[in-house]
Amino acid sequence: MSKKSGPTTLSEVARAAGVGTTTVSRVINGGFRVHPTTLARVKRVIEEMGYLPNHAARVLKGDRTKTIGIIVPSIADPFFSSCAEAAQAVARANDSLLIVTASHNDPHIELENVNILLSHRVDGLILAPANSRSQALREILERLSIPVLTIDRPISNSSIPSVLTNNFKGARIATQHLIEHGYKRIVCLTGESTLYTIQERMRGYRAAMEAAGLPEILNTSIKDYKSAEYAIESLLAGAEPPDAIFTLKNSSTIFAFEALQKNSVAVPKTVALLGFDDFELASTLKPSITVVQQPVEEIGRVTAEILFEQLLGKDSSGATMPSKRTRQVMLETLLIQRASCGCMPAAAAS
Amino acid sequence: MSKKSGPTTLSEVARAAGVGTTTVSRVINGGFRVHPTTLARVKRVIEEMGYLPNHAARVLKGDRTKTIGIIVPSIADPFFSSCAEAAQAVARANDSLLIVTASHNDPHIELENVNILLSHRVDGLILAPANSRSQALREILERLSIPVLTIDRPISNSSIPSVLTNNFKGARIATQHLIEHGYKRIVCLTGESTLYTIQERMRGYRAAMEAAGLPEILNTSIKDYKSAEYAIESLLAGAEPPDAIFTLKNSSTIFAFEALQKNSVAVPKTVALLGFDDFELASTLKPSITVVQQPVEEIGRVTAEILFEQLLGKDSSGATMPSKRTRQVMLETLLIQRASCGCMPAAAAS
DNA sequence: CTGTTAGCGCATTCAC
DNA sequence: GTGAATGCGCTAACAG
Repeated sequence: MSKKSGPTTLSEVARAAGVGTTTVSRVINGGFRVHPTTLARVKRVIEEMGYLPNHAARVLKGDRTKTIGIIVPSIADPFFSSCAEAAQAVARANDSLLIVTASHNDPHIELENVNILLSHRVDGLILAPANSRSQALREILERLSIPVLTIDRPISNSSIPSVLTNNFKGARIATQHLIEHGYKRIVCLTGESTLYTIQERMRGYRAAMEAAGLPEILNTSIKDYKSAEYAIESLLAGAEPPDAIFTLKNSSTIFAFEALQKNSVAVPKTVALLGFDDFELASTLKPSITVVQQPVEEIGRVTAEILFEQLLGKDSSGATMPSKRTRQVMLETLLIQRASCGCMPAAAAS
Repeated sequence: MSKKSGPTTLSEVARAAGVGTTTVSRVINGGFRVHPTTLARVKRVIEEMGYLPNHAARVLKGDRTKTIGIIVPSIADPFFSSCAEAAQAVARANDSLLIVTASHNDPHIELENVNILLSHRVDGLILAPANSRSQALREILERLSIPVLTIDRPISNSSIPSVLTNNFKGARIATQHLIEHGYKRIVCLTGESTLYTIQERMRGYRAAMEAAGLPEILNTSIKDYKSAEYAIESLLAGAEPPDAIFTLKNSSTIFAFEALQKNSVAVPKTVALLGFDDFELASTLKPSITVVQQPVEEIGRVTAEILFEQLLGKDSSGATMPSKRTRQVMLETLLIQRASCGCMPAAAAS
């Protein structure tokens, strides 16, 4: 038991090693300008006492905190946790700690998290805004003196850079693919149509349908399995039942798949299915599900990389390097053709 | 642009509001013992200047950091990210921030993360040790003066409390279930047999098989789809092919399912399948997969709750409350009976 | 109710 | 090569 209480401090180490605090400081910062003998001794004492520098004290000295923050809707969401993992890898490579918090898409919690992270004096901030159109959030973020990047969703009317999936194009290509298969009545099941990403995907669907002169059939009611089942049964019982379904998010895809399965609808024979966003067992299901795949890890990685570029660019001068910094990065999707759309007819038993 | 540089400080607020620093400090800490008029004015100034307390300075004063750390193998792993999410909710409720880091099951990275979190002076630490038997880690953790809890895996020979799934019992019950179905040649596909959890599950399988006088058939070679396919094809081609497969982890379950599917093996008719650990589409697959379900969120929640109990118990006295603190929490599993084991024969087409 | 002051642990001048 | 002194932003005594 040490006399005081908590963790060992630098000056305790200094005293124990019979040197000044400066020397210890030098040792833990690389050991330059320290006599080899002294260095070894101090290192040994540090080891023995289990000394670890107090991060707070370093931060207080005014330098960078070597900490960045990311706010995502949920830690448990595979999309965002993969983004976060990729971002964390970049942070590690830049000798920084990534702090992940969850907003649950609630602007109130989101703001709370922003403030917590700012209190921790993060060097930079990444977030997936709960509401792309919130001008309140926009103002707050634009006032910040640290680099801020948006991920997955932009902030309207702002100069805040963002890294996005090209949702519009991905959805358009997917819809076109369905059209090329010859489907005429292609229903779009959105689910949660307030999100930016979903709206972009809707635009993509509309653009493709309009270009092909086909009727746009949208259903925004999908919220859970029950609503999906109801929607699909209604559509199938209608006068002009759909011959293909395009779902705009993972959960909708799965709900639709289950509803189709429950009603013994042959996929893709009677109704084809194509979903936006890939998921782990999409290729294992029978039939395997054709999807629009997002470059998940890349999103997280690229975002973090840009953030650190900005951090390094700023250097000592407070100038934010008014250079040709990218304001928007659009990452392309990939259409993964599996059986549910009608490709691979051999495997498409159901 | 303010004169200096970075964020507003408390004393700047004090000056702007024409009060002392103490008053501002009181205001941001609840506003007690402050005249209502003053309170309102200071609050307004804080708002106007966008002041946020510097967390580092507070930490330096020596109080709690209101920060806890958790080290998991991967942020992107559904099991651990759900744990983390649950733990974060508890942390939030206790006005604390949870910092999540990933060890990738590498003891080296794990130790690095421990040190980073200790540098940040977390109030408590939760971790899923990469190696349960590491005595080096045990010594380090036992030396710590903050509460430490282990999650999912214990630390051997230590008094460090842990919150675990009852892997042994879960596996035993699952195996018994298979036995009750009448299967005689039940193969156990482990995958990655060095982990504590897997070994416990193996023990459970063995215990049940031994009690039933059935032959224990273990295969620890499953690492990816290829190895699973090879293993299963070999087993099926053997003299005494299995009539049931018990997989000890998620990926093994899925690989086995795919291999079975690929070989057109009727499940459960020809070979039954039961997996340890539930996964999102287990009930959607055909046949739906019977699994041993772990109380994922509960694990994260309970762990964090115990941690905060200890934090609150310690209070001012440095005594770690030598009371009847639980040393080990064992959470029970649930056998989710679906079609792949032979239950629900009607639905078990394949 | 309010202001003054000291000091938390560290990096950093500036001397030696 | 090394050490003594200063101050980062904040809270917690102590006065008033």
